[in-house]
Amino acid sequence: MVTLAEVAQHAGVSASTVSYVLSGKRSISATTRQRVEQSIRELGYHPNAGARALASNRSNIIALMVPLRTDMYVPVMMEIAIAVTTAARTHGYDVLLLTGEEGPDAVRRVTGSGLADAMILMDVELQDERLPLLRGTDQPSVLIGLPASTTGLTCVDLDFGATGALCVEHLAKLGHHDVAVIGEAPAVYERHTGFAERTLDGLRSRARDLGLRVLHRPCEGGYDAMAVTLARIFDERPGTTGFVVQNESAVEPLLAQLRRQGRAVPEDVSVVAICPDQVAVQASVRLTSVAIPAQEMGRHAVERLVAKLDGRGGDDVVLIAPELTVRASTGPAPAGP
Amino acid sequence: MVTLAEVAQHAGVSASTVSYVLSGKRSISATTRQRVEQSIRELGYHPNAGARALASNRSNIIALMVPLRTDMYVPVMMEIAIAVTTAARTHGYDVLLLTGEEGPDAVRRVTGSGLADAMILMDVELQDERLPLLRGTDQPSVLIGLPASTTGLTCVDLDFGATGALCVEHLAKLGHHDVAVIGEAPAVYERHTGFAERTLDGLRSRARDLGLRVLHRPCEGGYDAMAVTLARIFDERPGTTGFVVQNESAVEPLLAQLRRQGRAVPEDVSVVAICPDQVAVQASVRLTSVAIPAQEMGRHAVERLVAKLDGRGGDDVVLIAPELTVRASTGPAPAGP
DNA sequence: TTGAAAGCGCTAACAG
DNA sequence: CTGTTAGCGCTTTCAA
Repeated sequence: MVTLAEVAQHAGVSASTVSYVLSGKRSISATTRQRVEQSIRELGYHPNAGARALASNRSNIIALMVPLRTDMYVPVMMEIAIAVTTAARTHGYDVLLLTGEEGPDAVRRVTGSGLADAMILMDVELQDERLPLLRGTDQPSVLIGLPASTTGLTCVDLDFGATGALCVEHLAKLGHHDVAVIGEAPAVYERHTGFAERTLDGLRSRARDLGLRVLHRPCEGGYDAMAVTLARIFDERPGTTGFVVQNESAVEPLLAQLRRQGRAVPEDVSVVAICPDQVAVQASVRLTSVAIPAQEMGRHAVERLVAKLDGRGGDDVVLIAPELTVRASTGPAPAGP
Repeated sequence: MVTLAEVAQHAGVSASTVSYVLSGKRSISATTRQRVEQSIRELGYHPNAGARALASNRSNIIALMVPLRTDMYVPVMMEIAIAVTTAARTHGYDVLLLTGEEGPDAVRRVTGSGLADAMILMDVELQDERLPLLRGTDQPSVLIGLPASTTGLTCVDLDFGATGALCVEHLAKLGHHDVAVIGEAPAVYERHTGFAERTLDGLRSRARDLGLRVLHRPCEGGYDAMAVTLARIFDERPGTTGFVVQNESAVEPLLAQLRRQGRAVPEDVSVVAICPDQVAVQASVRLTSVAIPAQEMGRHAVERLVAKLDGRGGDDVVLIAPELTVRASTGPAPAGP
């Protein structure tokens, strides 16, 4: 194993000079720098991570805590994880993967051991048990998601309130009056993750302004559950012509069921989905949708975190503005009966 | 920050004693051990990861390299990643997430810096450019997937050859004679990942033994591509009654297209899928399938790696035996015309 | 069964 | 602009 000292000797300079060439923390003459860099290349030197962490009190590692649960739409998680990793690398950080399994203990372990310099938490609940720990430490952290209280915390999330509003606005503009919202599985609401509720609040409040009627039904994914849900919706509101779906595993069942009932999309009913673009594009009808900006969320989280690590910027909440893409699943409301 | 020295002082013992209590590498009297453990708890001591890594030359970190690409079925990747992380924790290891983006450089960086003690590579290609590096280092590694040559390497994968055979056997037993295989997108074959070819080889060879005819068509996912593919299949082999699908994004389009053509599943045609259980269960027809054992693959990979780190066990190839679950998409072949 | 002490490889004062 | 040096917190001989 090649050490810094060996590089120094090979280049005919002191260890500290090599160190400073590497860190750029003090100016080095061009010739010295070149000799050192040359030696580094020739010897194939890689700084030892442990030694560096010990001496500098910095591991250059960001911990990322992903949910263990698999009932949320996984590709989004993965996309965020990859975006975080990629973004972190551009700032010189590596990413340590933690599962939610260990819960608060993982936070204690990582902060206590100096394994990571900072952490990003996904799948945050309204009253998340990890939050007190985060507030009580000086280790920077960023949440992806919004807990009940954000004081003393930095959060990044899609603006789900605006998302709901955007969906209903689009339907209103097309002349729809009766809108049904097909939501996440009841378990998601019970877990108090908040985003589903925020969507609904935003949607309802804008619907009120615009004079639309809204019916909301949570829904397990799958074809059977959807049949039941849809029957209840049309039973209660026969005049429903607009749908907002926020549940990836309900998207295809909804389209199938509508087809079976002889309701054409978008001629008879319009459907707006809140889902990753990939799902919207690959569905049997290309869906008008608001995308979950996974990449952007991951990137933002890292940017905020790095800012904190560099002593710039403090706590705040970044809500990403939703964007609605019109595709083939929405159209003018059919003429009234 | 609490250090080992402080714990030692608090417990009235030497630093080395505390260290040995932690590592268990030499026997400690019960009373001493208890005093030390008590102090550790009282002070809330966590060993410093960097110092430990420096002194012991072990980071207790396993690097996991995931593909950056998103055209493979992502949930499987995620499930493997989570399985790896969970399994690693039970052995005292944390997991560092690397994306394929950096390619061989990441391998160099991680092995060179001692950031990780070992690594797991996913999405291995037949002629993977990272393999020479792995062979040339003494750092243990495990591949998930099978390259062209496995000498000097440890690999874990589903036995795709047996998987193909199993699918065609199932169809043969039900009396089907003409089988169509709907494969991955052409890009997957071109990338030379091997698993698709291995499936096909196993399937074809068993089909030959059993006297079945096989027609193979790669297929981009999606409804339009499937319409074309299916038309060509029935054009060429009108008597096709059995399907094997190995492409998650083709599953639902296939079922939809068959429905549209008035072919009932499983009365007129049978469908066997090679896909995660979740996909098989959530499809519009519950699919008879061979599952991708993501959890098992992740767990196996970690077990192998830990064995190598502990000096037990060497290089070998672990092929996980496929299991076929019969659901609602396969049945007896219809009587001949 | 325990202690003392020498590093592990690097960073960051401090000194020139 | 560069060198000297004192640790960072832990593991592990060596010695008792």
